[in-house]
Amino acid sequence: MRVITWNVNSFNIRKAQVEKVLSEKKPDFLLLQETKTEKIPENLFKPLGYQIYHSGGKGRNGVAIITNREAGKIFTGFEGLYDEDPQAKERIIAGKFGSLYLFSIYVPNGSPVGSDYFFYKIQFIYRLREMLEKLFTPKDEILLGGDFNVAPESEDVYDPVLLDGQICFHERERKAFKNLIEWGLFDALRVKYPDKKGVFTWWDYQFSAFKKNLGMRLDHILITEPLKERLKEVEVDLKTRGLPKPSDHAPLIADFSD
DNA sequence: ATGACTGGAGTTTCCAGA
Repeated sequence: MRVITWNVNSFNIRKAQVEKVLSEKKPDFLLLQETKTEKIPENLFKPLGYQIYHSGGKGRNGVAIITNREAGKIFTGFEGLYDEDPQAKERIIAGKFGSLYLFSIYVPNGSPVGSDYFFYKIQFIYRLREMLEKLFTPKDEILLGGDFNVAPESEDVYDPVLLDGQICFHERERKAFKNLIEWGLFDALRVKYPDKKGVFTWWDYQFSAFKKNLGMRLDHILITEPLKERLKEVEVDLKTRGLPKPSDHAPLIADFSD
């Protein structure tokens, strides 16, 4: 089983690249964030054997699960919690696939640090844990993939001194992320590569940041113990980030034994 | 020239992204 998560920064602009990733990488699940559109035809990639489950808004946010498998229940937002949050449904989509529950998640950016929006981001991450506590136990097969907009540790940014306290590497965000993980999740990249430095999934469009590898690791695949046992390989798809007109995020790929 | 960010909305300029 192959799972890919990718913040595409506009589905419409990246449509051909999404198709390329599907046909070349052949994932069982492609989790998208920032589709930035209200509607994606669910049969768009039917010729490739894929179905699209999408929940999006006008011009921003938007999450999707593209899969070659049969979906059971699909839900959006925090599933019964915090239904008053207007953005949650454009930031969380989940599906049941046999015994596996799989999420595509787009955590708010939260900039500027200290603003209402920053605290909304922190709250959003704590609410993710609340949702997991309500619905599951860590013994269940759960995968959360997405753009969490948090670099968890010093190794996950190009300059931890320069970036300390800045958005996506602020202590409050990292604490909230750690709290989420401690429910019973494992950071797939770190399961395979505990100490590897310079592994990033996002690079600024400016300052030739990708060429200089001045990036951050903001996209994650978080899994419970049963999936950790089956994890075979994790890789950042740098080639796709290097294409003309790329997203500012690279796809993150995880392979599991069946 | 020693070097320019991208996408959406909507109307020529602003906002959000990270």
